[in-house]
Amino acid sequence: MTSALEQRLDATFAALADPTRRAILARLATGDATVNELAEPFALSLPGISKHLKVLERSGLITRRREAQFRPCHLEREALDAAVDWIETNRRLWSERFDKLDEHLRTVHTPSNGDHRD
Amino acid sequence: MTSALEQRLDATFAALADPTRRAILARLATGDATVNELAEPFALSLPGISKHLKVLERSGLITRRREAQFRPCHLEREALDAAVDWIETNRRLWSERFDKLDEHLRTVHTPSNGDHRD
DNA sequence: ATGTTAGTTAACCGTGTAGCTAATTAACCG
DNA sequence: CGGTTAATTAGCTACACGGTTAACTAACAT
Repeated sequence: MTSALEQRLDATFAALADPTRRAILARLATGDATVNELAEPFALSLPGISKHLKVLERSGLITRRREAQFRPCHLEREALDAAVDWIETNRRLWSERFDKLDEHLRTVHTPSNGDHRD
Repeated sequence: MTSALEQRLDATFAALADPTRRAILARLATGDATVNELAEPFALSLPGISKHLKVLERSGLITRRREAQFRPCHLEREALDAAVDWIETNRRLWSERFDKLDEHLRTVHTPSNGDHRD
């Protein structure tokens, strides 16, 4: 067992299971940022941030490139897909028995402007 | 901060970050099950399963009731909502940045049944 | 060449997880 | 009552995580 897909899910969910990392991702959603920029709002030591970034990088949720002295971090949206797939699949499985969730999800899922369908 | 909401997310994502626990949840989606029933397919000791169930219970993803000698496990779908909310919200945030195509699609306002993809 | 800035690696601590076996509680059944 | 079944707690090992400080590498600036 423990397929590559499973391991990817492990890493992704584990990466999301920390408030600092989720905040980093949210911040990164507004644009690439350097390690120091990321560290500033979190009252964490730089090595602490560095570790979190390594976890995020290993999970594939972010990538880093070299730019002079800086190591800008970049969000990788696709890494989230497997996690969403798993949740959606399972949610649907058991929401067949409790149908109202679906409606709620669609409300959450719907932008002000219309439907957003992949 | 580390609000209660954040902690709930921590626990939920952490609970999902293990293949055994995901398999347990998937199995539970087909109906309530006792600890022994859950343990059987996993080649894990009973105490091992018990620990996983405790993690799942603490995260709110399952509840357990007492029924004679048995402790049937029951899936709690609502516990997943916060996690889905977070992912969907953030995914939208950064897909707005990187997916010009996405914006275009939204403007087009797809005339579907309103159901999910696939 | 020296220093400054950006970031990582090393070493360590405490805690939580993941697993085991062995012992224990709880409920049913003779 | 004693025995069996269901499941947890206790006690152990091992490892990974989140955090620290201190030391290091890498690139730029004088």
